[in-house]
Amino acid sequence: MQKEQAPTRIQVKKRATILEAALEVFSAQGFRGSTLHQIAAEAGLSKPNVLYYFASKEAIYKALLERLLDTWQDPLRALDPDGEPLEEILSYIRRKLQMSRDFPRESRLFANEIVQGAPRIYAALEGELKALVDEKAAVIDQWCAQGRLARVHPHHLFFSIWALTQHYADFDVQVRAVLGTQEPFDAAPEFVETLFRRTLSV
Amino acid sequence: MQKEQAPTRIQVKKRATILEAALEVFSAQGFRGSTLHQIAAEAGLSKPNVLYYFASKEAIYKALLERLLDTWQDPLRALDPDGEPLEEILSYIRRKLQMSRDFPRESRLFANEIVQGAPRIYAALEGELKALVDEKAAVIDQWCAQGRLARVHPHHLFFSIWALTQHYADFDVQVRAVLGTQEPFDAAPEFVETLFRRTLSV
DNA sequence: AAAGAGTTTGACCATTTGGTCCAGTTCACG
DNA sequence: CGTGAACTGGACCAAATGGTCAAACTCTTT
Repeated sequence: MQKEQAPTRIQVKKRATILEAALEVFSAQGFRGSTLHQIAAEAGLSKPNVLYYFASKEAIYKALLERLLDTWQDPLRALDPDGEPLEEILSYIRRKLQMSRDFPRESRLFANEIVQGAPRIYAALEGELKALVDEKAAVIDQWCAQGRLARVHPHHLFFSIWALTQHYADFDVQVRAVLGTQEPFDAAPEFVETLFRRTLSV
Repeated sequence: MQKEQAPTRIQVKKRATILEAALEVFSAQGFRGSTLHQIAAEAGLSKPNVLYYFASKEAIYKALLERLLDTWQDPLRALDPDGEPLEEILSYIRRKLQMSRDFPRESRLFANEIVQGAPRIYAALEGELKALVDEKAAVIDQWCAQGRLARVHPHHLFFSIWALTQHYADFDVQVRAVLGTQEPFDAAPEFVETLFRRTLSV
């Protein structure tokens, strides 16, 4: 594969196929638990062919993580300091919950990585993510100070939002096992919204 | 190793040593990501010696899971139908949060297992756990009906408690990365308690 | 102190793993 | 259509993995 040239049609398509297969496999078993063989099989390619498009198992994983990290932070970036406080936060929560429903594999990929100590993503957490959260936490703090929101620790508020919304993706099996036949996302949105409304209303 | 005889002193001690080492390793890397070599090294034993006390890697993992599942459900079992509703739930939450602080490895062991689809523990979730949760959910429902608690979906209430409290153990690296120098457990108890107090107070 | 049970480990094994090589095939383009 | 670049996959490799075995060592009991 060349270095600086524009990628060919095939390269674009095959790399996407591989990343999709890798998401499927890595999100279900974590980095160490996944094998190139599984990824190749899932992608419908031979193992050497996969390694023709990516330098190594690690390179696939990192490419995935990188590509998704940004997307994952989008909802928080959209939190508008000039909007109506409670509505802004609730709409952030709604977006996060939707992502848990629509992209559970992505959520689980991160969950696996972080539960296992975030060995390959720690820098981004401490850098990018912390910066973004600090910025938005300041906004929340101001809203609280202005009496437009009940007083809360803004960082822990974010933790609670992440915990609650991602729980439905990351612990999906458990949620379903406990609920029985009930669909998790039938009641989840209303419950989560009510919880945070009560917590944040002045 | 004999089958029905009482275990010897050495057996008791070594099996405990191995389970402790296995908890350290499995909780950090999940089942597939962990190796017998790592567990043996952590336990300070040779690999064949580890396999003298447990039939296989899988047997160690299952023994661990089994031993811990019970402990993990204890706080919920302690929820008293005859107690004061809000106080009962808050004290359940406090206990869960303490477990996240004092036994993060145990929490991560379950997190790993469940994120990866709970292949070796699903029966217990659907059986034991569901039964216990259903029982306690009925209690909550009654409390709500009696107007002694704000109306909430009891199952989702439990999910939110698990999500929030276990987040501090399972996502510890991320929480610390985002908080910077702040200790997570300095503010967490008050935040969590406030959140649920506001959610559940009539 | 002798004997049998219980314990320990070095050497070994088959399989799986991430990764390489190279000969062959397909594709884009002048 | 021809040619060089891009692509593909069977055979291969060294290391790691879960697990076995038998010989040796230690402990308890009589």
